[in-house]
Amino acid sequence: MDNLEKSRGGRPRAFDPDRALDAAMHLFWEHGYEATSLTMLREAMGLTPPQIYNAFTDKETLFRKALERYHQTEIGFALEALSAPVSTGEAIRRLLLGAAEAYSRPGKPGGCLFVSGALATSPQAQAIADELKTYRKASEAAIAGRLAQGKAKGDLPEGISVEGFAKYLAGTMNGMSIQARDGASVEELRALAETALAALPFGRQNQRHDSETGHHAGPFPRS
Amino acid sequence: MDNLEKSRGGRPRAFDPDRALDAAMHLFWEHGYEATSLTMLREAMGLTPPQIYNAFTDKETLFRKALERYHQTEIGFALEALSAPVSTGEAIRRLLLGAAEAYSRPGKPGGCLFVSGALATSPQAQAIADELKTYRKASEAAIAGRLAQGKAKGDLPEGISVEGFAKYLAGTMNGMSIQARDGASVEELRALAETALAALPFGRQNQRHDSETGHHAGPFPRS
DNA sequence: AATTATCCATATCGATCGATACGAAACCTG
DNA sequence: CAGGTTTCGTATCGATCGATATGGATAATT
Repeated sequence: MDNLEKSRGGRPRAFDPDRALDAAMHLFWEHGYEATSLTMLREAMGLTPPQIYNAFTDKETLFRKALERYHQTEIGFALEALSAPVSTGEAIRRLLLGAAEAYSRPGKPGGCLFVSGALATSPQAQAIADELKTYRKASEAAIAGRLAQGKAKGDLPEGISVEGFAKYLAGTMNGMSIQARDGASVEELRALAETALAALPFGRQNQRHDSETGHHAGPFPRS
Repeated sequence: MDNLEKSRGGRPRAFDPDRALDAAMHLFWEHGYEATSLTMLREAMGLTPPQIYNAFTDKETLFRKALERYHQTEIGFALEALSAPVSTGEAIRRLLLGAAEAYSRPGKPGGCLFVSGALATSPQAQAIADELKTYRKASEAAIAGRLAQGKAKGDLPEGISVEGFAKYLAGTMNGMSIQARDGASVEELRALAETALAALPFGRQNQRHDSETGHHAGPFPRS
């Protein structure tokens, strides 16, 4: 059984499934779904193939559980930013700056698992690619939801496209993920985020918190 | 020999290497380097394995030649935009709008091969991932070069970071590539590009050409 | 026509892929 | 302790991976 609940009799597991899943998640994050082999997983998780398959069914299920774990443990900043009781501009600002930090954490693979986990796949892994696309679309929808909420409250100018800005912001975060994978530092990603925020026709009056970030409030990077 | 020059005697090739390379390029574009198998290449190129290896050495060399071909045949808009005798703002505008079109061409895989060709790879393909990163860095450097040129001509405000804006623009294009892979239409990508342009503290006076694009000149998407 | 060089088609290579069969070992229940 | 259940470790499965050996076929060269 792949049941991870309390045992109903039988030999107990000799390993911690959560630790093993964590190791698998980081490996998938670094190398993507298909390029991560069972041999690599075996070594990183410290398990034998039957242990992996007994606990996680198969590679695809393991990856899906790794996605859930990533969502829960690595990108809490997103929901946090979008649900914070602040202005829309400040919420978006926290979202992008949170991404800058999350995509460049020391000791972690660069970028976002939802982007680099399976961008281009073989036909056999199309379902995985679709799953990640769904995660990305959900992120964009969450941003759109927050913008729509701000628009309803008069936080945004009338006549602007919520979907258009959501796509721009989601695209910016995706771009930050690529730049992070190419080695961009957290400072560079923050500068990128600040520049991106300058495109928004709202929230500029909320750009303070210099004391929090230790950086200038202006949207334009200075030499 | 993998020589593609004139034969020095011997049986002539029964296929067109350029057509075969084109088929391989589109396959790599769609599925990425590692997920594209020899079987898929064989079918798409209409060749037998020995034909492929005789003409292109091995899979890695074939991919590198596909990258060169992609650079030459699919993204000429970039160099064209950056070298056009126009203002810096207009050049950047042409760059982003060109990307919107190139990343969503009907009948072509979505996005940019330099982004989706090998974002996350196995350790064995690290050299390929590095090669693509080099291409992306070169694109960013080309943008930075154009911005520096504009700065020298007084086309840009003083005191801004050329590298910072180059990273923002390269990141925006990378993000557009992801959005294109997720099915964004050319109109949506154009809107994203226009929004991104609004972050720039220069070139806004050059936003005309409505008659060319058939769209509004304003940077903000409207509902 | 003879020689030389290259390419073609068939068949298949060793390595690695994801996944499993098998029987012994370890725990819970009665 | 006996029975039932689950996981353990070892060995290995068939399929697919990228790549090639071999020998006949087709051209330019001499």
